[in-house]
Amino acid sequence: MRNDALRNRERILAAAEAVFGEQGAAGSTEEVARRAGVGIGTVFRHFPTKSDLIEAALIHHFGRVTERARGLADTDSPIEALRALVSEMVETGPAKITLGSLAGGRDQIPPRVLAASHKLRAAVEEVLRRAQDAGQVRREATIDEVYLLIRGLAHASAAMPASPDTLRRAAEIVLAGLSAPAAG
Amino acid sequence: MRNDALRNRERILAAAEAVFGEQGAAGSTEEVARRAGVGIGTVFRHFPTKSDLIEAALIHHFGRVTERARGLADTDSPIEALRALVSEMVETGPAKITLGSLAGGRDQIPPRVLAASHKLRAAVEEVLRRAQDAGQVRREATIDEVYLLIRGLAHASAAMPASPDTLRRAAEIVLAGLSAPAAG
Amino acid sequence: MRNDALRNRERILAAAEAVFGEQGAAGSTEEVARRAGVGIGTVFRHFPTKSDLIEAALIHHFGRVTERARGLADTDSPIEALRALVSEMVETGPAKITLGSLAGGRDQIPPRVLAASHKLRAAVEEVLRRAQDAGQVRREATIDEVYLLIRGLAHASAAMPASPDTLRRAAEIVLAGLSAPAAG
Amino acid sequence: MRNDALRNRERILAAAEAVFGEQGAAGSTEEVARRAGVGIGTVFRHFPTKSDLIEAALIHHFGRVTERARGLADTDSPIEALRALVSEMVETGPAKITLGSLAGGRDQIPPRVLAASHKLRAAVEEVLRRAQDAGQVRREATIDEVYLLIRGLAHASAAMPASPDTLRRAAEIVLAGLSAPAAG
DNA sequence: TATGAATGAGTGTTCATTCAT
DNA sequence: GATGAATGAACACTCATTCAT
Repeated sequence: MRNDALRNRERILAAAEAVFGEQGAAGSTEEVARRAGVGIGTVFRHFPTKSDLIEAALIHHFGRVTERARGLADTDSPIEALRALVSEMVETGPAKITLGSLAGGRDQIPPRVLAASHKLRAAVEEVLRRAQDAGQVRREATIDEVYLLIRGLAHASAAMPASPDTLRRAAEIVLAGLSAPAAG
Repeated sequence: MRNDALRNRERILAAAEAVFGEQGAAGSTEEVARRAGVGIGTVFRHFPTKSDLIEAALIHHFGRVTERARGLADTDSPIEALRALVSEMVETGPAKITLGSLAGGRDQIPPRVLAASHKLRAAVEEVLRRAQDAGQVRREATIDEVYLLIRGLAHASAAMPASPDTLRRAAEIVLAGLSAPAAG
Repeated sequence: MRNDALRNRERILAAAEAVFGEQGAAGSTEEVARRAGVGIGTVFRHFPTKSDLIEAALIHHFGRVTERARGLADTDSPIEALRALVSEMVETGPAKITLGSLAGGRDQIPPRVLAASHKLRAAVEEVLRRAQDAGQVRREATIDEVYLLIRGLAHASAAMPASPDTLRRAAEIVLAGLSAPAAG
Repeated sequence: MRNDALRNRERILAAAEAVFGEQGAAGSTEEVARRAGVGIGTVFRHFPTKSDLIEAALIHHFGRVTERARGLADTDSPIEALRALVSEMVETGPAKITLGSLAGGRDQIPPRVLAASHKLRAAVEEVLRRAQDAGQVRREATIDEVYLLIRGLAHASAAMPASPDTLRRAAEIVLAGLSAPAAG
């Protein structure tokens, strides 16, 4: 029975990621239950409030991307790793599952989501640092603005879809900006 | 009475920009009415549906930014104009008022909003073109990716506020990427 | 200026008769104003509440039909007069303007409407009495059931339109029932 | 729980029949919920829109009367069956639940309601045919005008209540008109 | 006197959350 | 544990009525 519960939990998380990815926080909990193939009661047994569900979906999503970032940290060419990371983070599935999904920013970002976001950021930072160590990215660049730029591209392409070509060129501008000596 | 009506219309638009800027399309029409200091009926008399209200707020917002962009097109140093434009568009007030506010993106973007967005884009393009003509931005860059990057920064910093310093540095990276020869 | 006011009053009444005739009491006061070509304020100046307006429209309508009934009382063949009266009352314009328009019967029928209805009923009674005097309608028939039958045909054909032929035949059944000796 | 749901469904239908019977389509859904003793959400779970609720109440009502009509078709004296049917249809509870309840009649009558109405009409027709076969109603009479007359009496007596005696006499006139040779 | 903008109570409908089965 | 029916607060929208112009 513990097995069934675990399987349900995962199906619900996957459904939540899909629903909130497509519709943002406006997606309904019943829709999540429907797609997960469980009753609405089951969703609320696993995640007591809708916020809990969104948080869990975010954390789940962040976790997966963090793993991917860690995997890329070991590549031979650090700048290629950075390029791949940016592309993937921007294109990755329901790109809208980001902090923006948390209906509006009026309430503070929940601590556990913040923690997951920080982990991802640290993983990206590692990739960035290696590229700097290899002399492929200038030293003044900090993870702050790099992470912001990546999140920005993901957000923007989710809100108003851009062609893959445009996305690639936007990413190249960022990478070029990172390699060049400071402009300001 | 036409005067009062006009004043009300503007107060409603300003309130809408604030509310939807903070909370996205999830903001309530009653909240808009409250902040505008009018009855709920007055809001609906001026904007028959909530969608109409959001559209009008978007168009209003785009219009203001478009004017600002046009004003910047005449500056002496085109690259400075571009830098200022990026900063302002990213920092400008409730940055969340963008196409992303339109609940989910699944439904088509309304024609009049699209038109306003296109106008803004054209104004930004003009600034970009002058910087290219002055040899301060490389010719291969197109408005597509530049506009995407700007929208992205605005979105991302709205979802999870970044310090002015981080924003400035992110903008510098973009500008550096635009001046340098192609990296890819 | 008194002339203008009078003309407005009549145009409003005519519009009310049309609107409530088509849509019942669910018709809106603004629609009446629009069709009358006056401002909404003018409607409320002449008729302080929507109920007042409906009442006035009903009374107006009843008055016209009453006059017609009185005109028919003098015909040579009283049974023909009765037949004509029934036809006209059933077919007459927006037949739905009847007591049924008064949203639901929960509240009592207003006195002035009742009075107008009684006048109409008396006029019909006169036509009926003459037909009885001429031996064309049996004496036991009273205005109660005759008036009810006429109102019924008007109502029914308004709620779910019937062909003129069906209406004519329904009326003939009533007339035949009135001429024959009692069946019960 | 299926049992409870079914019981609720029926209580809601009964309440709807009462409310819309008294107030027409102007009756409020909340009032229906109150009388049924359930929350407003429960009403909408069973009937997704107010129109659905009105339709269901109409169909329910028509169904009951249809059964009654079929039961009467087997009586020994067909003319008595017809007399009983007319009386009952006219007196039956909230007679205002008829096609007239559908706000205004301007929009089309929904197919399922039409079907239920047709079934009732067919059942009445059967009673009528038997009376004709027994020579108690003249052959030229068709269900069209008979059904119209019955609906009319129901409507009219709902709009402005008539005494049972008046109703009975009105029904007698109709029956007499049906037995007599054509008058026109 | 006429106008139509403003008002706000009321209504249909949705949806997160609870709880009996 | 799982289910889905029930709940009711919240929200978009309407419309009779008022009142400043």
